[in-house]
Amino acid sequence: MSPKGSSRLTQRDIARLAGVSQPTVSLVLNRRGDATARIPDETRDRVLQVIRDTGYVADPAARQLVRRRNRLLGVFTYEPVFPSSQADFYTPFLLGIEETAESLGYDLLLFTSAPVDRGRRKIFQDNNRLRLADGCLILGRSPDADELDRLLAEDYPFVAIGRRDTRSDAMAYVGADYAAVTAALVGRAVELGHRRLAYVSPFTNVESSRDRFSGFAAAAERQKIPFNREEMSGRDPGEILDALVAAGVTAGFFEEMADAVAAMKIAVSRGLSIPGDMSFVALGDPTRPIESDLNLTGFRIPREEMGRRAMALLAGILDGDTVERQLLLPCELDNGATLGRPKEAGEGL
Amino acid sequence: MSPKGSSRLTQRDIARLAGVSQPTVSLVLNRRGDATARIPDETRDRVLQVIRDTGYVADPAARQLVRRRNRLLGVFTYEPVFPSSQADFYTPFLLGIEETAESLGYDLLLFTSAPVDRGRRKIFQDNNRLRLADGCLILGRSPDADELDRLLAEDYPFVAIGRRDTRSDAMAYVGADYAAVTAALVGRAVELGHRRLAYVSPFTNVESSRDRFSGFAAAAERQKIPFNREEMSGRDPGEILDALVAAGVTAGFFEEMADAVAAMKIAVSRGLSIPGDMSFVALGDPTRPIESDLNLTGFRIPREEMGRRAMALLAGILDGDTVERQLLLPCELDNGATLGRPKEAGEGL
DNA sequence: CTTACTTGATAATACGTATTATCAAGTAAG
DNA sequence: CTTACTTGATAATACGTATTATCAAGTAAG
Repeated sequence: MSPKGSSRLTQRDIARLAGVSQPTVSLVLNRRGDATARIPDETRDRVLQVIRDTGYVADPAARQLVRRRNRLLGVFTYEPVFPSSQADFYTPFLLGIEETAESLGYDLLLFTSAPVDRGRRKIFQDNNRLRLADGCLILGRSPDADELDRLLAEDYPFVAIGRRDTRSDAMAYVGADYAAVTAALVGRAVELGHRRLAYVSPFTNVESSRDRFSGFAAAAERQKIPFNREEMSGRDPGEILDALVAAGVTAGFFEEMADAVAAMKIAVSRGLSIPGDMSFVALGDPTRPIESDLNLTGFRIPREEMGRRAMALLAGILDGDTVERQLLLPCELDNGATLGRPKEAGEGL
Repeated sequence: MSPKGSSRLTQRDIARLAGVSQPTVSLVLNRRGDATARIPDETRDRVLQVIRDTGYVADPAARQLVRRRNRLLGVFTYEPVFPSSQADFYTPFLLGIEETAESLGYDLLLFTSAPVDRGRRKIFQDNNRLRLADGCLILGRSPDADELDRLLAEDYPFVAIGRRDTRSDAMAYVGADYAAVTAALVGRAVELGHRRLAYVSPFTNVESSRDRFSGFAAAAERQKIPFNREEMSGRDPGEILDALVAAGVTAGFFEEMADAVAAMKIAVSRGLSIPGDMSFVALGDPTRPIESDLNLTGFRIPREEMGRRAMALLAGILDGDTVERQLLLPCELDNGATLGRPKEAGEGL
């Protein structure tokens, strides 16, 4: 019943015990009773009995070696997942990824061995282990465009999470449609009577940031609403607020939720009413309840769904399916309580 | 720069590009510059350059087949991680695991391909892929004891998260010291003047449940405090509360936080004061804020630390270190607001 | 010119499984 | 008695890597 030696049981052992050859055992295991190989029931049963008696299981490594796929999908995150701030960001993606991996029968390989250098990992380094997996999902607030291009050039199958600017149609990604939802929020603001807006952001040049602004700017221009653009970098939230009020802005669109929260705090301390005197819109993901009672107006990024779709897309690519490689998923608008009719609007109209 | 064919890069390809033989590539990769095989720097550098240029990585399956090690550590969870209820439970473990994997230079293999049958996975099934990893961490509310025994018999290196009853000293685990912290809570209750306690739990027979009760019972007996034992299974929380009050119990210890919350709700609705009329202690992990304002008295399970220690233990076992294989980590007591001096105590004493 | 040693590299092989090609024995048809 | 076919099984081989045994060429010593 129990294996005698310390060494692992192999098909040769089974074959010896059943009085057949190793290939016969393999054929029985893989149910190849086809035209190519015929196995009478009597032999098959004898082999199966020995397998049951011994509890033999095929060595997965050998099995993977001979079939050319590992059924292993990688997950590379540019930032480590474990600091709890990052965990909040990454967890929903990972849940969607895990769920889909399970349903597709893949195991998941997390590339945690890549050393973190100043908060970021690199794919291409001394021991690039990406090829341990059949293909890979790439997550991160700011992936390295050069590295992605190189993966593309090397024909390595991967899917980025988040839209990526690229010259190539071959670059696969699953992103969130920031432009559309930001435009929708602008539409709401205009509907409510706002006639001067502001876009407040830190200085960055990542796609997710540009998409928000381009959706904002396009919607504002379409409706002929003027707007200010403020850069947050290093400036005091109070200073920003002054600038908005001075310019007659009645609704501020903040790329970073934290900036919106900071500015709101100042506004409240100055006795401004929200949203009456100033409306606040966050273009981030208000997953965590803010300390203040005011529920920020914004939208929800469909992170779990992005994880699911990215995983399914990667599996499709590996299967050689001709799939749409560039997906943008809609974000759900979150009404909140900080975007409302401006005080003077009622009088002005 | 880029591989021409679609097929996977092998050592033969590298060898061809570097003008050497496959064994040379292998020797370079494995830094075998020893007595058995000498490789001049010039050759080694040439090979390494080609490896860097191509991003070659050894096939883990082939490597595993011939060696024993992959620098891949597995994580098997008996329940899927993705339902959000489970995510709250598993995430802290995973964060600790990831952090330690990174610092030790291991990649992480999540066994998500095992199909879930009635909410649980099985290790031993048609394609048991555990051996793709060098060793494995096993998580789950109720691991299958037979499967763990079998892994043990097969000499597969693994570490269970959570204490496991076992005949064998070889069974490695990292658990939480439920007995000690539960005993400490009993001590607190007695100190505050409670003279009759109750232990309320669902019917289960898992180690984590038995540890809590044994700590409770031992502490109560040591201090000669009588107690009731109530089984929650299927019974109404109100019914339980009746039983406690009727028996003169002034402090209920609830194995499941949800049960404690339910009973407290009933108690409040009946006009009982907490903790004056009845104290409530939860023996679970109050990570999520309860809807009620009352902060439950209980303790915190050091999940992240358990993940870290389990990972380090597994790595130690793989390195052949003689390490303590069975660890219990202390839980942090959480005072909360639901365990206090009983009303009659002041008068009685 | 031998001999002994060193250097640098490769041939051969094993790991465990899957699969194709092949073969021996039996059988049916003529 | 041939020929063609069927049945049941195995020999041979490949997957990609690691390692041992081996070898060719060069070099130092005498």
